[in-house]
Amino acid sequence: MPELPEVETIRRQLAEKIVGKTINQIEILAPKIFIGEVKTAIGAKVVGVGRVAKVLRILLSNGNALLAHFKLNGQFFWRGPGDDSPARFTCVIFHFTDGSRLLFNDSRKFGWIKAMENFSEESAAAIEPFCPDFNLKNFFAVLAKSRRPVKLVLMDQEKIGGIGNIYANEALFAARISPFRPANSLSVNEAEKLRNAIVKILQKAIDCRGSSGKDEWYRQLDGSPGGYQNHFLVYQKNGQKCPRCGDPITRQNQAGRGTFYCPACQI
DNA sequence: CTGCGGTCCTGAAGGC
DNA sequence: TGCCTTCAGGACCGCA
Repeated sequence: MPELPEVETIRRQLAEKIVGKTINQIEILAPKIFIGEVKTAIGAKVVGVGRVAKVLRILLSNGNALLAHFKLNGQFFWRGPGDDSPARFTCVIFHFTDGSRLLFNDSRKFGWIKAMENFSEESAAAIEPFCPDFNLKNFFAVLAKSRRPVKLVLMDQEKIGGIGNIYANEALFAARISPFRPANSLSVNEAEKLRNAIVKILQKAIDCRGSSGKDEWYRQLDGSPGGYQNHFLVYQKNGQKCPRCGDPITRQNQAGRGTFYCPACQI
């Protein structure tokens, strides 16, 4: 599922393709996906592509913006002029004046695209990895405020932006912390280990251009899979030996989501 | 504040 | 082979 590294990968690849191009048509094949009015973006030039947490922002020359959320299995695919290669589950097609197209595909239709008028970049409430406010002091303060299991706090987009199920599991394993520990039970030392693990793992995942695990629909802009799934240590590894202590990796349901961890060495 | 269950949606996987 | 059931899951919402 697209989390921070996947959305960041798409952001970088998309910026190379569409900055400077003008949108001349938007084709909507699945109406529920597109929120707002098409005319917000028609005739506008793309001036930048940004990202906040898991949300992509396409900034337009007219002061408006298109925001996109991939949710579970949304995809952006690029088609150059004359490239008619087929795609499945296409919901929205952006046409540019040079004949190139950007496809938004989503088999489950959980994702969305929002056309925003007079878009202003308000400051986000959540702290976010790779932003200056994601320091130990702020991170520890977020954890200290909640008795909920630490994994759920990591994935709470109102508190920390960009972390989903894959990287929450992997970061907690790297920091040797049980996903079920109340967030406020972590020491400063443990919080520091966890913070550092998050930054390190997300950076490595960005370097690998995201994760395309066995159930993952994530693909890069050109349709090719990412590479970080080859570095998973616990995610989708239930039944296999823990690479650290050899005990079996366990899968357990936590708030409706699969939690993968080593009960022996994550304390 | 916290947790729980339901909702959206449909491909994939498992059972018979 | 094929039909039917179950599961997964990010964000959100109502309710206890």
